[in-house]
Amino acid sequence: MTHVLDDLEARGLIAHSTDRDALRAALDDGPITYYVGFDPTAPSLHIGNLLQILTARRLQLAGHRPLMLVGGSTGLIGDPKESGERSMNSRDTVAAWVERIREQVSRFMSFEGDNAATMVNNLDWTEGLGTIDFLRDIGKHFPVNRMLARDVVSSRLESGISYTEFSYVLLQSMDFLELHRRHGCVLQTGGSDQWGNITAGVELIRRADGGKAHALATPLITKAGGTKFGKTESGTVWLDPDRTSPYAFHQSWIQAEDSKVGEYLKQFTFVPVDEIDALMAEHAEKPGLRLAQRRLAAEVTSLVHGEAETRAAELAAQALFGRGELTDLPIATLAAALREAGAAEVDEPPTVVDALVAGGLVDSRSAARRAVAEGGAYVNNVRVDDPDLRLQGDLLLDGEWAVLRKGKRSVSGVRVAR
RNA sequence: GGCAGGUUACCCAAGCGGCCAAAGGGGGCUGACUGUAAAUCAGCUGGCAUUGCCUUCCGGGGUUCGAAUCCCUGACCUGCCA
Repeated sequence: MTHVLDDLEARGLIAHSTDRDALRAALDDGPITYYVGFDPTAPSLHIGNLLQILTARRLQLAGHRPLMLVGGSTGLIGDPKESGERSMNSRDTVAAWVERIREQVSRFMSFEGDNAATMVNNLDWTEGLGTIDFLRDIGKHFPVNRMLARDVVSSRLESGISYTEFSYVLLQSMDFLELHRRHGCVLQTGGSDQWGNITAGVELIRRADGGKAHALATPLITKAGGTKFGKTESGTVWLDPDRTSPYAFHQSWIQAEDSKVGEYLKQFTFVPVDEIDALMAEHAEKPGLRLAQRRLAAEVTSLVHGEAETRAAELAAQALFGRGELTDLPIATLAAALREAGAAEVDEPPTVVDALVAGGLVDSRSAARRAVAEGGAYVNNVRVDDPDLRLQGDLLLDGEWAVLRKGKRSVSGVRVAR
């Protein structure tokens, strides 16, 4: 069987790590305890976080013991980011988000057996912590000159950074130290943007306890253009189906670029690397079939939303993007597809402009008019040039449905209630 | 603490009394070409409205027929001097 480190390597999941040989030896020495953390900065995790969860799951499948941390306290502070100071959220808000994120994370891990996952919350060891103890026990190990040299911090020195965010690294490092002491945790994984925080924890464990710990970081996932992956036209791709519908989630993977789809398959699915290589070879011969994108979307959507939702998203895509005539589709199939795609219900026959807004394809009526003027608006797959065309009569399939499309990949619909 | 400069739309960045909803670039969207891919070329990119109106140029106050542009004031940033 492939060593888990080699598998991670083959999947392009290792951007940085501390001493690779020492880490390999530790992993071989017996099951280790490792952790990955998530800060509740939103009510849901997104696909960037998913990569971290899946990486943790890979290690668990290899027999190691995961600690899944949700940052009840670090979420109250905020990790410094390049763009500027974060807005702080109330304690109630963060507490509510912690619960939602715990639930999301839990779904991907196993809580059975010898290496069952454990959910932890750093609020447990920070809540009762006094400032003086914190400064003496933790702060003493952090040279400010080194803290200032970190990229995120130095980039913020000109634009400004609060003491609160500046101190964040101490909290995350303390988490690692606490988990090391409480659970014998010797490895922290995370995104490459967390590298500094993770290695600071490794360093703290060494200084405070003389302990040996490791760090592993996944690369930043990008799109072909080099921009950050995980954003679509409508924003972040969330795991919460109420924020990103399973259909939209599925679509975000379907639309992966050829030059990236192989990487995504390796990083975001459990499909064996050999099988992915074979699939990519096939894809290279017949790219028009988009086999790789379809497989990717099916795999990831199943992981996050389950088989049933995946099937529904596939059927919807097939109906809406199929080459056949819409009128040939059974109305029930079409209705299901449109509901899946986010169709809206309206009382009166709307104009094209109003329908585009209602269906969520544009943000404003101006944008809707623009779309029509640009020749990018379609009703039932027929381009429309009159923004005020009223959707009624023959334009309504089965007397109540209209398929709306903006451009080539954004589809929605409206149902006119009778 | 003193002096000088800065804060413009999603981001960078012009503008320095009317011709400014505001140049240019990036990003995004749309079209052509395609495969719900990439590359390329073109158009669009504050809101409402069938050629007009409304809200914007860090916050507040003022001058003026008229201000992103001038004055006062507050906040923040930058550079130089102490």
